Amino acid sequence: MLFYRQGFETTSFADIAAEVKISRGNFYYHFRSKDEILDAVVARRLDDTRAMLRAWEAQGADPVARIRCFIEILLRNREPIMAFGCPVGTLATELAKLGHPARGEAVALFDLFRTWLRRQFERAGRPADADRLAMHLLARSQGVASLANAYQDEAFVAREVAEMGDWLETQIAAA
Amino acid sequence: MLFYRQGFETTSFADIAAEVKISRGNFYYHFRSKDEILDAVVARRLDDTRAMLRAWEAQGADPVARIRCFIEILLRNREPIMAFGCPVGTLATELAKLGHPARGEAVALFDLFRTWLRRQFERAGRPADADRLAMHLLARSQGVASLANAYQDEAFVAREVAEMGDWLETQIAAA
DNA sequence: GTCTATATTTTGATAGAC
DNA sequence: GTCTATCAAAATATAGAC
Repeated sequence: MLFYRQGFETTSFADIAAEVKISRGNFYYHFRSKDEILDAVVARRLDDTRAMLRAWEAQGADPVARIRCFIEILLRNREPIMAFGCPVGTLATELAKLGHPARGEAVALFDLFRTWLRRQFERAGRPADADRLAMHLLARSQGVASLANAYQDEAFVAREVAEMGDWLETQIAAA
Repeated sequence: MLFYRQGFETTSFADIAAEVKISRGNFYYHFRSKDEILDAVVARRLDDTRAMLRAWEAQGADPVARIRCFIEILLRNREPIMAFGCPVGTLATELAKLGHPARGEAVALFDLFRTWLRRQFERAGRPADADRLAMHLLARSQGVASLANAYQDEAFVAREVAEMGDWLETQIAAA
């Protein structure tokens, strides 16, 4: 999506119209304003993310393997991440700087991962500090995405993903 | 600085003029274009950062204590970070999305910290993987800044800073 | 539903008076 | 050096034909 590649504020109706191949004016038949398009895009992403988390949930019963699914998004999506950063994190920071009302929706996107991860850690035998571990993992992912974008370094991403896997093992072994 | 609070592209000449209290037109006596202002801002930040790293260097001879200075920026600057994110990281990602020519300068800002941290790890007895450790620490900081901005959670920042301190100790003990 | 034409505002940038 | 006035382009948004 264009908002991901260019950022929300920088993406104009002309850009969107060129991509979707309808005229600028026609846009207002479907949406009342540009902000409403943003709302729709974020709502869509919320749905897609919920579906993805459900799919990871359906893959198996092992919470540790599920957490590994999360860690490995960094590898699976490394090309777009190196080019444009993390779609969740970059949107949240942009909307925060804009003071945009939809900022909360972007944070809700983070919350989806946070609560999902927390539940996995609870099941993996760390109920007392599940949220702490979830936030730690989220932060690590954000940091890797940020530097991957800055340095375009694929080896760095692979290395950090491996280290997060090691960290996960020691955390669960401590349970 | 306004570019930090609002982002570069979103900050208009009108915004800058209001802040600096000179007229829009007068700006072109000092700079040829908006991009030239960005260049000046980044160059200034590069200088300031170099000065800060030199100051940390002058504080003492212990490389571990110096690295701790870096980790603790997250605490010292927690208010602006919770409000606007990390000034280095958010600028780098914005310029990457814009495909802006000054993108390299923003990464040079990262490099300042990276090479400085690398040198400290080398002196602390980890010459073989000093760059790996420097990048890891940079990534951790970026991640904490990103989530601090999203959740405005001061306790989270303090907790992660403490964990980074623990990590640092185990790394140096392993030397 | 989709288009063209247009209104309005704002942007980065220029010209010229003082 | 700083200002006002202004330009041209691009932005969001609206009106109305088809």
